[in-house]
Amino acid sequence: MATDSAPSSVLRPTLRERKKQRTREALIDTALRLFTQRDFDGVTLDELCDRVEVSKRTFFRTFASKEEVAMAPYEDMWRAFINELESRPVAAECSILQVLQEAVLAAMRTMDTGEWAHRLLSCTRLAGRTPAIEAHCRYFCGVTVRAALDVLHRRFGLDPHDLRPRLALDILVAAFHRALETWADRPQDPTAEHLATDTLAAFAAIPGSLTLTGAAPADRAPQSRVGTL
Amino acid sequence: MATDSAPSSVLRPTLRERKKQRTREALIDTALRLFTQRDFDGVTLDELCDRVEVSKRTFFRTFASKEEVAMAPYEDMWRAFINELESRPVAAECSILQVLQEAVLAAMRTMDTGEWAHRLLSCTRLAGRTPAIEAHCRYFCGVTVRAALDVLHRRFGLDPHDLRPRLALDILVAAFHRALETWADRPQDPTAEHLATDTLAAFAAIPGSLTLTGAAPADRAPQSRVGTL
DNA sequence: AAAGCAAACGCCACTCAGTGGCAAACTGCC
DNA sequence: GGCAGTTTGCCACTGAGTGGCGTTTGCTTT
Repeated sequence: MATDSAPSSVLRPTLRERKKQRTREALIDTALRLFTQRDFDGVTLDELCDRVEVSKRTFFRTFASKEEVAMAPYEDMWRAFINELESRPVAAECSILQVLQEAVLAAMRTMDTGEWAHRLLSCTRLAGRTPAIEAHCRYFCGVTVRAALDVLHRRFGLDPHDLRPRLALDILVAAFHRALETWADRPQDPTAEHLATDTLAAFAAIPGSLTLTGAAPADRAPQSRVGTL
Repeated sequence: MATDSAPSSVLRPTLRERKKQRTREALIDTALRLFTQRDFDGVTLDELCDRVEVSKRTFFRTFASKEEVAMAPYEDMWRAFINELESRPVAAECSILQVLQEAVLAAMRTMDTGEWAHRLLSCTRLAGRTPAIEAHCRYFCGVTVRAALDVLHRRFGLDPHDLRPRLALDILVAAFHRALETWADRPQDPTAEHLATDTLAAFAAIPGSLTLTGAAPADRAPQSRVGTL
Protein backbone atom coordinates (compact mmCIF):
# COMPACT_ATOMS: atom_id res chain seq x y z
CA MET A 1 0.00 0.00 0.00
CA ALA A 2 2.83 2.37 0.79
CA THR A 3 3.93 4.06 -2.42
CA ASP A 4 7.55 4.67 -1.52
CA SER A 5 9.62 1.54 -1.20
CA ALA A 6 12.59 3.30 0.36
CA PRO A 7 14.28 1.12 2.94
CA SER A 8 13.49 1.90 6.51
CA SER A 9 15.64 4.77 7.68
CA VAL A 10 16.25 5.64 11.26
CA LEU A 11 13.28 6.19 13.55
CA ARG A 12 10.87 4.33 11.31
CA PRO A 13 7.99 3.13 13.47
CA THR A 14 7.41 -0.59 13.58
CA LEU A 15 4.98 -2.31 11.25
CA ARG A 16 2.60 -2.81 14.14
CA GLU A 17 2.54 0.89 14.86
CA ARG A 18 2.13 1.83 11.21
CA LYS A 19 -0.81 -0.53 10.87
CA LYS A 20 -2.39 0.94 13.93
CA GLN A 21 -1.88 4.42 12.55
CA ARG A 22 -3.40 3.45 9.22
CA THR A 23 -6.45 2.00 10.94
CA ARG A 24 -6.80 5.18 12.97
CA GLU A 25 -6.68 7.39 9.89
CA ALA A 26 -9.06 5.18 7.95
CA LEU A 27 -11.52 5.43 10.82
CA ILE A 28 -11.18 9.21 11.00
CA ASP A 29 -11.57 9.77 7.28
CA THR A 30 -14.48 7.39 6.89
CA ALA A 31 -16.18 8.77 9.98
CA LEU A 32 -15.87 12.37 8.84
CA ARG A 33 -17.19 11.46 5.41
CA LEU A 34 -20.16 9.50 6.73
CA PHE A 35 -21.00 12.00 9.47
CA THR A 36 -20.93 14.79 6.91
CA GLN A 37 -23.05 12.98 4.33
CA ARG A 38 -25.69 11.87 6.77
CA ASP A 39 -25.86 13.09 10.36
CA PHE A 40 -23.70 12.11 13.30
CA ASP A 41 -26.68 10.31 14.79
CA GLY A 42 -27.59 8.84 11.45
CA VAL A 43 -24.48 6.69 11.35
CA THR A 44 -24.03 3.80 13.76
CA LEU A 45 -20.66 2.62 14.92
CA ASP A 46 -21.50 -0.81 13.54
CA GLU A 47 -21.79 0.66 10.08
CA LEU A 48 -18.61 2.69 10.41
CA CYS A 49 -16.71 -0.35 11.60
CA ASP A 50 -18.10 -2.43 8.75
CA ARG A 51 -16.88 0.10 6.20
CA VAL A 52 -13.38 0.18 7.62
CA GLU A 53 -13.49 -3.59 8.21
CA VAL A 54 -12.63 -3.33 11.84
CA SER A 55 -14.43 -4.76 14.83
CA LYS A 56 -16.22 -2.43 17.18
CA ARG A 57 -13.92 -3.68 19.90
CA THR A 58 -10.95 -2.36 17.97
CA PHE A 59 -12.65 0.97 17.45
CA PHE A 60 -12.87 1.45 21.19
CA ARG A 61 -9.25 0.51 21.60
CA THR A 62 -8.39 3.41 19.29
CA PHE A 63 -10.95 6.00 20.37
CA ALA A 64 -12.68 6.44 23.68
CA SER A 65 -16.03 7.40 22.16
CA LYS A 66 -17.95 7.98 18.97
CA GLU A 67 -17.42 11.69 19.42
CA GLU A 68 -13.67 11.39 19.72
CA VAL A 69 -13.14 10.00 16.25
CA ALA A 70 -14.97 13.00 14.83
CA MET A 71 -12.82 15.48 16.74
CA ALA A 72 -9.48 13.74 16.29
CA PRO A 73 -7.91 16.36 13.99
CA TYR A 74 -8.89 19.06 16.45
CA GLU A 75 -7.50 17.14 19.39
CA ASP A 76 -4.28 16.41 17.55
CA MET A 77 -3.72 20.13 17.19
CA TRP A 78 -4.14 20.80 20.87
CA ARG A 79 -1.74 18.01 21.68
CA ALA A 80 0.76 19.72 19.40
CA PHE A 81 0.01 22.93 21.28
CA ILE A 82 0.98 21.31 24.56
CA ASN A 83 4.21 20.11 22.97
CA GLU A 84 5.01 23.59 21.70
CA LEU A 85 4.30 25.08 25.08
CA GLU A 86 6.60 22.56 26.65
CA SER A 87 9.52 23.02 24.27
CA ARG A 88 9.43 26.49 22.71
CA PRO A 89 11.99 29.02 23.85
CA VAL A 90 10.27 32.18 24.98
CA ALA A 91 11.37 35.75 25.31
CA ALA A 92 11.30 36.77 28.97
CA GLU A 93 9.46 40.03 28.44
CA CYS A 94 6.48 38.42 26.71
CA SER A 95 3.14 38.20 28.48
CA ILE A 96 1.77 34.75 29.22
CA LEU A 97 -1.04 35.37 26.79
CA GLN A 98 1.41 36.20 24.02
CA VAL A 99 3.38 33.04 24.70
CA LEU A 100 0.18 31.03 24.49
CA GLN A 101 -0.90 32.67 21.27
CA GLU A 102 2.42 31.96 19.62
CA ALA A 103 2.29 28.37 20.76
CA VAL A 104 -1.12 27.97 19.10
CA LEU A 105 0.16 29.39 15.84
CA ALA A 106 3.25 27.21 16.00
CA ALA A 107 1.13 24.14 16.68
CA MET A 108 -0.96 24.91 13.61
CA ARG A 109 2.19 25.06 11.51
CA THR A 110 3.34 21.65 12.70
CA MET A 111 0.16 20.03 11.40
CA ASP A 112 0.30 18.70 7.87
CA THR A 113 -1.30 21.68 6.19
CA GLY A 114 -2.98 19.91 3.27
CA GLU A 115 -5.11 17.04 4.48
CA TRP A 116 -5.20 18.21 8.05
CA ALA A 117 -6.85 21.52 7.26
CA HIS A 118 -9.50 19.75 5.24
CA ARG A 119 -10.21 17.30 8.05
CA LEU A 120 -10.30 20.07 10.64
CA LEU A 121 -12.82 21.89 8.49
CA SER A 122 -15.07 18.83 8.44
CA CYS A 123 -14.95 18.34 12.16
CA THR A 124 -15.44 22.02 12.92
CA ARG A 125 -18.57 22.15 10.80
CA LEU A 126 -19.71 18.89 12.33
CA ALA A 127 -19.20 20.21 15.84
CA GLY A 128 -21.23 23.28 14.94
CA ARG A 129 -24.36 21.26 14.30
CA THR A 130 -23.99 18.27 16.65
CA PRO A 131 -24.56 18.87 20.36
CA ALA A 132 -22.85 15.64 21.43
CA ILE A 133 -19.71 16.54 19.50
CA GLU A 134 -19.69 20.11 20.76
CA ALA A 135 -20.00 18.84 24.32
CA HIS A 136 -17.13 16.45 23.87
CA CYS A 137 -15.02 19.13 22.21
CA ARG A 138 -15.55 21.50 25.08
CA TYR A 139 -14.72 18.86 27.62
CA PHE A 140 -11.52 18.07 25.78
CA CYS A 141 -10.63 21.76 25.88
CA GLY A 142 -10.99 21.67 29.63
CA VAL A 143 -8.58 18.78 29.88
CA THR A 144 -6.14 20.53 27.57
CA VAL A 145 -6.33 23.74 29.55
CA ARG A 146 -5.48 21.88 32.73
CA ALA A 147 -2.54 20.21 31.03
CA ALA A 148 -1.33 23.55 29.69
CA LEU A 149 -1.70 25.11 33.11
CA ASP A 150 0.56 22.43 34.45
CA VAL A 151 3.23 23.32 31.90
CA LEU A 152 2.88 27.02 32.65
CA HIS A 153 3.40 26.45 36.32
CA ARG A 154 6.43 24.32 35.67
CA ARG A 155 8.05 26.65 33.19
CA PHE A 156 7.13 30.00 34.67
CA GLY A 157 6.80 29.25 38.33
CA LEU A 158 3.46 30.90 38.92
CA ASP A 159 1.45 31.04 42.08
CA PRO A 160 -0.87 28.00 42.04
CA HIS A 161 -3.69 30.08 43.51
CA ASP A 162 -3.44 32.87 40.95
CA LEU A 163 -6.58 32.79 38.81
CA ARG A 164 -5.05 34.79 35.99
CA PRO A 165 -3.03 32.11 34.11
CA ARG A 166 -6.06 29.90 34.02
CA LEU A 167 -8.19 32.77 32.77
CA ALA A 168 -5.62 33.56 30.11
CA LEU A 169 -5.86 29.98 28.88
CA ASP A 170 -9.63 30.05 28.81
CA ILE A 171 -9.54 33.29 26.89
CA LEU A 172 -7.09 31.82 24.43
CA VAL A 173 -9.35 28.83 23.81
CA ALA A 174 -12.39 31.06 23.44
CA ALA A 175 -10.63 33.24 20.90
CA PHE A 176 -9.44 30.25 18.94
CA HIS A 177 -12.98 28.92 18.82
CA ARG A 178 -14.15 32.23 17.43
CA ALA A 179 -11.44 31.92 14.81
CA LEU A 180 -12.55 28.41 13.90
CA GLU A 181 -16.11 29.60 13.59
CA THR A 182 -15.17 32.47 11.29
CA TRP A 183 -12.91 30.17 9.31
CA ALA A 184 -15.50 27.41 8.88
CA ASP A 185 -18.10 29.96 7.80
CA ARG A 186 -15.99 31.02 4.86
CA PRO A 187 -17.54 29.89 1.58
CA GLN A 188 -16.01 26.83 -0.10
CA ASP A 189 -12.87 25.31 1.32
CA PRO A 190 -10.74 27.66 3.37
CA THR A 191 -7.06 26.80 3.72
CA ALA A 192 -4.66 26.57 6.64
CA GLU A 193 -3.44 30.08 5.76
CA HIS A 194 -6.94 31.42 6.16
CA LEU A 195 -7.09 29.79 9.55
CA ALA A 196 -3.89 31.52 10.61
CA THR A 197 -5.34 34.84 9.47
CA ASP A 198 -8.61 34.32 11.29
CA THR A 199 -6.77 33.22 14.41
CA LEU A 200 -4.69 36.39 14.44
CA ALA A 201 -7.84 38.44 13.99
CA ALA A 202 -9.53 36.70 16.91
CA PHE A 203 -6.48 37.19 19.13
CA ALA A 204 -6.40 40.85 18.19
CA ALA A 205 -10.01 41.23 19.28
CA ILE A 206 -9.30 40.09 22.84
CA PRO A 207 -8.27 43.38 24.49
CA GLY A 208 -11.21 45.25 23.02
CA SER A 209 -13.67 42.74 24.39
CA LEU A 210 -13.01 43.92 27.93
CA THR A 211 -13.76 47.55 27.28
CA LEU A 212 -16.38 47.35 24.55
CA THR A 213 -19.45 49.46 25.25
CA GLY A 214 -22.86 49.02 23.80
CA ALA A 215 -24.48 52.41 23.41
CA ALA A 216 -22.43 53.83 20.56
CA PRO A 217 -22.34 52.09 17.17
CA ALA A 218 -19.04 50.53 18.32
CA ASP A 219 -15.96 51.18 16.25
CA ARG A 220 -14.98 48.06 14.41
CA ALA A 221 -11.32 48.81 13.95
CA PRO A 222 -9.78 46.54 16.60
CA GLN A 223 -11.18 43.28 15.35
CA SER A 224 -10.01 43.74 11.77
CA ARG A 225 -6.52 44.82 12.82
CA VAL A 226 -4.64 41.66 11.94
CA GLY A 227 -1.28 43.15 12.65
CA THR A 228 1.77 41.61 14.24
CA LEU A 229 1.38 39.74 17.46
CA MET B 1 -47.73 18.06 52.04
CA ALA B 2 -47.69 21.80 51.68
CA THR B 3 -47.30 23.34 55.09
CA ASP B 4 -49.15 26.58 54.50
CA SER B 5 -52.86 26.22 53.88
CA ALA B 6 -53.28 29.83 52.75
CA PRO B 7 -55.85 30.13 49.98
CA SER B 8 -54.46 30.47 46.51
CA SER B 9 -53.54 34.07 45.91
CA VAL B 10 -52.99 35.56 42.52
CA LEU B 11 -50.55 33.92 40.14
CA ARG B 12 -50.60 30.58 41.92
CA PRO B 13 -49.59 27.93 39.42
CA THR B 14 -52.06 25.17 38.77
CA LEU B 15 -52.00 21.91 40.68
CA ARG B 16 -50.69 20.17 37.59
CA GLU B 17 -47.74 22.52 37.39
CA ARG B 18 -47.04 22.28 41.11
CA LYS B 19 -47.03 18.48 40.92
CA LYS B 20 -44.67 18.60 37.99
CA GLN B 21 -42.42 20.96 39.88
CA ARG B 22 -42.42 18.73 42.93
CA THR B 23 -41.45 15.72 40.83
CA ARG B 24 -38.67 17.74 39.27
CA GLU B 25 -37.27 18.78 42.62
CA ALA B 26 -37.56 15.28 44.04
CA LEU B 27 -35.60 13.97 41.08
CA ILE B 28 -32.92 16.63 41.48
CA ASP B 29 -32.48 16.15 45.21
CA THR B 30 -32.47 12.40 45.05
CA ALA B 31 -30.09 12.40 42.08
CA LEU B 32 -27.63 14.75 43.77
CA ARG B 33 -27.72 12.69 46.92
CA LEU B 34 -27.20 9.37 45.14
CA PHE B 35 -24.57 10.71 42.75
CA THR B 36 -22.66 12.16 45.68
CA GLN B 37 -22.86 9.03 47.83
CA ARG B 38 -21.85 6.67 45.08
CA ASP B 39 -20.55 7.83 41.70
CA PHE B 40 -22.49 9.27 38.81
CA ASP B 41 -21.84 6.07 36.87
CA GLY B 42 -22.61 3.95 39.90
CA VAL B 43 -26.26 4.97 39.90
CA THR B 44 -28.58 3.84 37.14
CA LEU B 45 -31.59 5.82 36.03
CA ASP B 46 -33.75 2.83 36.83
CA GLU B 47 -32.69 3.03 40.45
CA LEU B 48 -33.17 6.79 40.61
CA CYS B 49 -36.64 6.48 39.13
CA ASP B 50 -37.52 3.70 41.55
CA ARG B 51 -36.55 5.87 44.50
CA VAL B 52 -38.66 8.78 43.34
CA GLU B 53 -41.42 6.40 42.19
CA VAL B 54 -41.53 7.76 38.70
CA SER B 55 -41.28 5.93 35.42
CA LYS B 56 -38.16 6.37 33.31
CA ARG B 57 -40.38 7.73 30.59
CA THR B 58 -41.42 10.55 32.92
CA PHE B 59 -37.82 11.26 33.81
CA PHE B 60 -37.04 11.94 30.18
CA ARG B 61 -40.04 14.19 29.87
CA THR B 62 -38.54 16.33 32.65
CA PHE B 63 -34.85 16.16 31.78
CA ALA B 64 -33.17 15.57 28.47
CA SER B 65 -30.39 13.41 29.89
CA LYS B 66 -28.94 11.85 32.99
CA GLU B 67 -26.42 14.67 33.12
CA GLU B 68 -29.06 17.37 33.02
CA VAL B 69 -30.68 16.39 36.29
CA ALA B 70 -27.31 16.69 38.00
CA MET B 71 -26.69 20.19 36.62
CA ALA B 72 -30.20 21.55 37.02
CA PRO B 73 -29.37 24.08 39.79
CA TYR B 74 -26.51 25.41 37.67
CA GLU B 75 -28.68 25.65 34.58
CA ASP B 76 -31.43 27.38 36.51
CA MET B 77 -28.99 30.10 37.45
CA TRP B 78 -27.97 30.74 33.86
CA ARG B 79 -31.60 30.91 32.83
CA ALA B 80 -32.07 33.56 35.49
CA PHE B 81 -29.03 35.31 34.05
CA ILE B 82 -30.67 35.48 30.63
CA ASN B 83 -33.78 36.94 32.24
CA GLU B 84 -31.73 39.58 34.05
CA LEU B 85 -29.92 40.47 30.87
CA GLU B 86 -33.22 40.85 29.12
CA SER B 87 -34.93 43.00 31.72
CA ARG B 88 -32.34 44.92 33.76
CA PRO B 89 -32.00 48.63 33.17
CA VAL B 90 -28.39 49.49 32.41
CA ALA B 91 -26.36 52.66 32.63
CA ALA B 92 -25.30 53.75 29.17
CA GLU B 93 -21.68 54.35 30.03
CA CYS B 94 -21.06 50.81 31.31
CA SER B 95 -18.97 48.40 29.30
CA ILE B 96 -20.66 45.28 28.01
CA LEU B 97 -18.53 43.19 30.30
CA GLN B 98 -19.67 45.18 33.32
CA VAL B 99 -23.28 44.76 32.33
CA LEU B 100 -22.76 41.03 32.04
CA GLN B 101 -21.04 40.79 35.39
CA GLU B 102 -23.83 42.63 37.13
CA ALA B 103 -26.40 40.40 35.48
CA VAL B 104 -24.60 37.33 36.84
CA LEU B 105 -24.58 38.74 40.36
CA ALA B 106 -28.23 39.72 40.07
CA ALA B 107 -29.13 36.25 38.83
CA MET B 108 -27.40 34.72 41.83
CA ARG B 109 -29.45 36.90 44.13
CA THR B 110 -32.73 35.78 42.55
CA MET B 111 -31.98 32.16 43.39
CA ASP B 112 -33.33 30.90 46.69
CA THR B 113 -30.16 31.36 48.66
CA GLY B 114 -30.59 28.55 51.18
CA GLU B 115 -31.32 25.28 49.44
CA TRP B 116 -30.12 26.45 46.07
CA ALA B 117 -26.59 27.17 47.23
CA HIS B 118 -26.38 23.76 48.80
CA ARG B 119 -27.56 22.07 45.62
CA LEU B 120 -25.22 24.12 43.47
CA LEU B 121 -22.37 23.05 45.67
CA SER B 122 -23.24 19.41 45.14
CA CYS B 123 -23.43 19.70 41.39
CA THR B 124 -20.26 21.76 41.16
CA ARG B 125 -18.30 19.17 43.05
CA LEU B 126 -19.95 16.45 41.00
CA ALA B 127 -19.02 18.17 37.76
CA GLY B 128 -15.45 18.44 38.94
CA ARG B 129 -15.01 14.71 39.08
CA THR B 130 -17.36 13.43 36.37
CA PRO B 131 -16.28 13.91 32.74
CA ALA B 132 -19.75 13.32 31.34
CA ILE B 133 -21.23 16.01 33.56
CA GLU B 134 -18.46 18.47 32.84
CA ALA B 135 -18.96 17.94 29.12
CA HIS B 136 -22.67 18.54 29.43
CA CYS B 137 -22.11 21.59 31.58
CA ARG B 138 -19.78 23.12 29.06
CA TYR B 139 -22.15 22.43 26.22
CA PHE B 140 -24.93 24.10 28.15
CA CYS B 141 -22.71 27.14 28.62
CA GLY B 142 -22.28 27.35 24.89
CA VAL B 143 -26.03 27.38 24.38
CA THR B 144 -26.44 30.01 27.08
CA VAL B 145 -23.74 32.19 25.58
CA ARG B 146 -25.49 32.11 22.23
CA ALA B 147 -28.78 33.03 23.86
CA ALA B 148 -27.11 35.88 25.73
CA LEU B 149 -25.46 37.08 22.56
CA ASP B 150 -28.88 37.29 21.01
CA VAL B 151 -30.10 39.52 23.82
CA LEU B 152 -27.01 41.71 23.59
CA HIS B 153 -27.55 42.25 19.91
CA ARG B 154 -31.18 43.09 20.43
CA ARG B 155 -30.62 45.45 23.34
CA PHE B 156 -27.37 47.10 22.30
CA GLY B 157 -27.49 46.90 18.53
CA LEU B 158 -24.04 45.48 18.00
CA ASP B 159 -22.41 44.50 14.75
CA PRO B 160 -23.21 40.80 14.22
CA HIS B 161 -19.71 40.21 12.88
CA ASP B 162 -17.93 41.79 15.80
CA LEU B 163 -16.10 39.07 17.70
CA ARG B 164 -15.76 41.09 20.88
CA PRO B 165 -19.21 40.66 22.48
CA ARG B 166 -18.95 36.93 22.05
CA LEU B 167 -15.47 36.97 23.56
CA ALA B 168 -16.72 39.03 26.46
CA LEU B 169 -19.36 36.40 27.15
CA ASP B 170 -16.86 33.56 26.97
CA ILE B 171 -14.59 35.43 29.36
CA LEU B 172 -17.46 35.99 31.74
CA VAL B 173 -18.31 32.29 31.77
CA ALA B 174 -14.67 31.34 32.25
CA ALA B 175 -14.31 33.70 35.19
CA PHE B 176 -17.50 32.42 36.77
CA HIS B 177 -16.22 28.86 36.47
CA ARG B 178 -13.04 29.90 38.25
CA ALA B 179 -15.22 31.37 40.97
CA LEU B 180 -17.22 28.17 41.28
CA GLU B 181 -14.03 26.18 41.53
CA THR B 182 -12.63 28.39 44.27
CA TRP B 183 -15.96 28.36 46.05
CA ALA B 184 -16.41 24.58 45.90
CA ASP B 185 -12.87 24.07 47.17
CA ARG B 186 -13.62 25.93 50.37
CA PRO B 187 -13.73 23.58 53.34
CA GLN B 188 -17.15 22.52 54.64
CA ASP B 189 -20.23 24.15 53.22
CA PRO B 190 -19.68 27.57 51.69
CA THR B 191 -22.67 29.86 51.45
CA ALA B 192 -24.21 31.96 48.72
CA GLU B 193 -22.40 34.98 50.16
CA HIS B 194 -19.08 33.24 49.73
CA LEU B 195 -20.00 32.58 46.13
CA ALA B 196 -20.69 36.25 45.54
CA THR B 197 -17.30 37.10 47.06
CA ASP B 198 -15.46 34.55 44.95
CA THR B 199 -17.28 35.69 41.84
CA LEU B 200 -16.23 39.29 42.41
CA ALA B 201 -12.65 38.13 42.93
CA ALA B 202 -12.69 36.16 39.69
CA PHE B 203 -14.14 39.11 37.78
CA ALA B 204 -11.47 41.35 39.23
CA ALA B 205 -8.77 39.00 37.96
CA ILE B 206 -9.86 39.34 34.33
CA PRO B 207 -7.92 42.45 33.24
CA GLY B 208 -4.69 41.20 34.77
CA SER B 209 -4.92 37.92 32.89
CA LEU B 210 -4.23 39.67 29.60
CA THR B 211 -1.01 41.33 30.72
CA LEU B 212 0.35 38.82 33.22
CA THR B 213 3.98 37.94 32.60
CA GLY B 214 5.76 34.85 33.73
CA ALA B 215 9.36 35.71 34.47
CA ALA B 216 8.93 37.84 37.59
CA PRO B 217 7.32 36.38 40.71
CA ALA B 218 4.10 38.01 39.53
CA ASP B 219 2.45 40.52 41.84
CA ARG B 220 -0.63 39.00 43.33
CA ALA B 221 -2.44 42.19 44.12
CA PRO B 222 -5.03 42.27 41.30
CA GLN B 223 -6.65 38.93 42.04
CA SER B 224 -7.25 39.64 45.69
CA ARG B 225 -8.61 43.11 45.05
CA VAL B 226 -12.29 42.38 45.53
CA GLY B 227 -13.28 45.99 45.25
CA THR B 228 -16.35 47.52 43.66
CA LEU B 229 -17.34 46.45 40.23
C1' DA C 1 -72.12 17.45 39.35
C1' DA C 2 -71.25 14.98 35.23
C1' DA C 3 -69.19 14.82 31.02
C1' DG C 4 -65.69 15.90 27.83
C1' DC C 5 -60.98 17.12 26.75
C1' DA C 6 -56.13 17.55 26.83
C1' DA C 7 -52.07 16.86 29.22
C1' DA C 8 -49.25 13.82 31.75
C1' DC C 9 -48.05 9.20 33.07
C1' DG C 10 -46.75 4.15 33.03
C1' DC C 11 -45.58 0.22 30.58
C1' DC C 12 -43.36 -2.33 26.84
C1' DA C 13 -40.32 -3.17 23.30
C1' DC C 14 -36.55 -1.50 20.83
C1' DT C 15 -31.93 0.76 19.21
C1' DC C 16 -27.38 1.72 19.99
C1' DA C 17 -23.06 3.15 22.62
C1' DG C 18 -19.81 1.15 25.36
C1' DT C 19 -17.48 -2.91 28.23
C1' DG C 20 -15.52 -7.44 29.70
C1' DG C 21 -13.88 -11.97 28.59
C1' DC C 22 -11.73 -15.26 25.85
C1' DA C 23 -9.96 -17.56 21.84
C1' DA C 24 -7.59 -16.82 17.37
C1' DA C 25 -4.32 -14.20 14.58
C1' DC C 26 -0.52 -11.54 14.03
C1' DT C 27 4.12 -9.20 14.88
C1' DG C 28 8.67 -9.02 16.70
C1' DC C 29 12.57 -11.47 18.09
C1' DC C 30 15.67 -15.07 18.63
C1' DG D 1 11.04 -21.67 12.04
C1' DG D 2 9.12 -21.20 16.43
C1' DC D 3 8.16 -18.91 20.78
C1' DA D 4 6.28 -14.81 23.43
C1' DG D 5 3.64 -10.91 23.77
C1' DT D 6 0.50 -7.99 21.73
C1' DT D 7 -3.55 -7.08 18.99
C1' DT D 8 -7.86 -8.42 17.04
C1' DG D 9 -12.50 -10.44 16.47
C1' DC D 10 -16.46 -12.37 18.38
C1' DC D 11 -20.06 -12.84 21.84
C1' DA D 12 -22.83 -11.61 25.46
C1' DC D 13 -24.19 -8.04 28.41
C1' DT D 14 -25.40 -3.38 30.71
C1' DG D 15 -27.56 0.94 30.57
C1' DA D 16 -29.08 5.38 28.28
C1' DG D 17 -32.46 7.08 25.52
C1' DT D 18 -36.85 6.75 22.21
C1' DG D 19 -41.45 5.65 20.18
C1' DG D 20 -46.01 3.89 20.64
C1' DC D 21 -50.14 3.31 23.05
C1' DG D 22 -53.52 2.68 26.50
C1' DT D 23 -54.73 4.70 31.03
C1' DT D 24 -54.97 8.10 34.55
C1' DT D 25 -55.40 12.81 36.24
C1' DG D 26 -56.33 17.58 36.38
C1' DC D 27 -58.88 21.34 34.05
C1' DT D 28 -63.13 23.12 31.92
C1' DT D 29 -67.78 23.64 30.44
C1' DT D 30 -72.45 23.32 30.97
